[in-house]
Amino acid sequence: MAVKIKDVAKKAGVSVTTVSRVLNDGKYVSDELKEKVKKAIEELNYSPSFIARSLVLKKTNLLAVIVPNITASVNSIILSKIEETASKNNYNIIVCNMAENLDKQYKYLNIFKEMRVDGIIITNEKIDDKTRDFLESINIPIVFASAKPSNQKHIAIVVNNYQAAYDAAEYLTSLGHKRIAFIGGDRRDITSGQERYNGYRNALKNNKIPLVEEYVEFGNYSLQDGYSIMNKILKCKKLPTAVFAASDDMAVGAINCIKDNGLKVPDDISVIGFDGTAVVDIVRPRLTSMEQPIKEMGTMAVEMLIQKINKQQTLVNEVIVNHELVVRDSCKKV
Amino acid sequence: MAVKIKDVAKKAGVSVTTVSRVLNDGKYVSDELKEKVKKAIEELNYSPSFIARSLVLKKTNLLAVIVPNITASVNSIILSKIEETASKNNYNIIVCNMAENLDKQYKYLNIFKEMRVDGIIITNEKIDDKTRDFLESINIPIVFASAKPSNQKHIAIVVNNYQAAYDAAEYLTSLGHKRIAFIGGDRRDITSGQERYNGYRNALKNNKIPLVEEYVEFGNYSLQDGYSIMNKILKCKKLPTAVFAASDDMAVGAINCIKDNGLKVPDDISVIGFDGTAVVDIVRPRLTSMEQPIKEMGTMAVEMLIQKINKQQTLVNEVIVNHELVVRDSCKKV
DNA sequence: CTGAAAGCGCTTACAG
DNA sequence: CTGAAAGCGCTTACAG
Repeated sequence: MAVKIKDVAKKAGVSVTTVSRVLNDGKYVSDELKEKVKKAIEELNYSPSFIARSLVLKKTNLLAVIVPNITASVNSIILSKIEETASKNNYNIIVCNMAENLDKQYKYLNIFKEMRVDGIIITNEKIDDKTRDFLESINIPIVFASAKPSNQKHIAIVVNNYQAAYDAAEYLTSLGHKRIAFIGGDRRDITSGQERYNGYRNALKNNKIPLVEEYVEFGNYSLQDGYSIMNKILKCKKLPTAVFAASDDMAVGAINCIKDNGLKVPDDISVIGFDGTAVVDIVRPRLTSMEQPIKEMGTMAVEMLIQKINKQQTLVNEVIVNHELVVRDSCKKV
Repeated sequence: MAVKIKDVAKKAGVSVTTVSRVLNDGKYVSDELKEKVKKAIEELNYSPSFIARSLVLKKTNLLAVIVPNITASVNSIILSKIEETASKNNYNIIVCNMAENLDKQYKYLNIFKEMRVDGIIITNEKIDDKTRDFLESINIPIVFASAKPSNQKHIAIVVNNYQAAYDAAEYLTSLGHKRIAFIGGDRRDITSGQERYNGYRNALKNNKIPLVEEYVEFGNYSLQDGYSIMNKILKCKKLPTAVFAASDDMAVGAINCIKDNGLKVPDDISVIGFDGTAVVDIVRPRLTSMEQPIKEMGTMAVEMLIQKINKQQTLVNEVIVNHELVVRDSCKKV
């Protein structure tokens, strides 16, 4: 790592300026010098320092990403698309797996600021007050993907979670279900927690189906929570005929629990999930799910972030992408 | 982002040197000045530039990670542990999802070098010649986790893949199976491709079971490949009574395929997987698997990398961690 | 087309 | 305990 631009300048018999020029645009350099410089670079195995460059240019080409939990399928999918799109656009990504830890998220945001990252993507929507203040004051471009905390000014790319949940619940009622349980997400999450619940509740209401308190429980989107919540619901004296889970993982947990209790899906209980992750085709029966365009959201998040970095088109504040009911084998008429 | 150390020095009425001191160790500064500086920092909402600091210190506190495919469970688990351990040790991570693309991996390695990352962790073992040369010449500490390419000098943390596969196959023979199919990984992968196959083959040989060519096929560790390969195997005139898949994902794909063809696991065909990822408890029947200590490998990789960065203990060249057969419900006696 | 010099925002001997 | 100055490795007006 010892070789620097000065060394190649010396070796090539030119100035540092000239080396810098061939390293970058290559303009205003004669072919002769260009050759000499290239040869010197080659021989010295020279690799320019990104960080010295960043210091001068005030641009790091770094995008930071905060995900609530990398090991959850929906996050790893969105992350892989973020990385892919960033890479195509010559950006590198730094990852924070906040692991549901709000302090860690706050700490990372401060680090991102110190690192002078060019932009930040957040797929988590749980934020505490100090984080909210921080997000308010920071002047690094930020976009939320598949998340939208309340009271903040940054761009968010989301499905209409209320409507999507409404449509999912309505689908169950259209199959004749009257006893519909709900396995919800984290109530601290505005869109994936609260709005999905509200959609469920209003669909029931508009279909004149009473809300049964025992049928509603909230979890952290994980398979494990889906399982244990389903287990609790199966203890009700009168079993539901359908379950709407606010994530595919929880839906699969519910299915497994139902099976393990000797009941059948969808014969005894229908199950519908939310997200559209890979598990939908993994479980048997295949999971009917209210799907978000996860990959597209990842791609869009990066593209919009880069636009914002480049100061184009800052008018957009929220993008609503389409949700889609994909019917598979886990729901049937009652 | 406009405020810099000079601004807080001016505001506090001290020298830049003093500000730098309170920012770092805080030694050799009177309490009085310390207070003034802290106040100025607070009022200016000053955040020191990591990159200017890195330039001086020749240390970026950045660790780069290359994974073959983030969305594969085994990789997201190891990545989450890498992130967790790095974060605890005050390092940040940059991620490259190589997506099975060797050129992308090479390109990223060059970027990592330009970024002067302090260390690199690679969980992929497919490397081409130019990458091998690059890895040979680079003087950034590198450790391979759950991967070990041939002919390279860097630390690798792996299970004994040969022995683990041998033990898995032997387990099937101990249950009385004579017709054992093998769904292998990528043959370009030394340990997870070739060694697992060799373990399978030799276990059969030592148990006097003939190798049936139709029973052996290789894939990319994904559920989809497991499914399609199993589908091919089910076309054999004489069906196997057991299948050993070189990843849990492929095993689950195989199970689904078997089910979709009207057969039962383990009654008709036993299935054993490899890795020990979350899916083992998700599928029904639960998957018996030859497990690697995935999380521990992620943690160790970071710890050993940091040791190497700090120049301690460079003697270790390879660490073999224990594999473990975890019996669940997907295999039975024949 | 070419290069000397200033500057990016820090840290750290060195001198006091 | 305190600060002036050099230096980290680049880029870019500016002058020629």
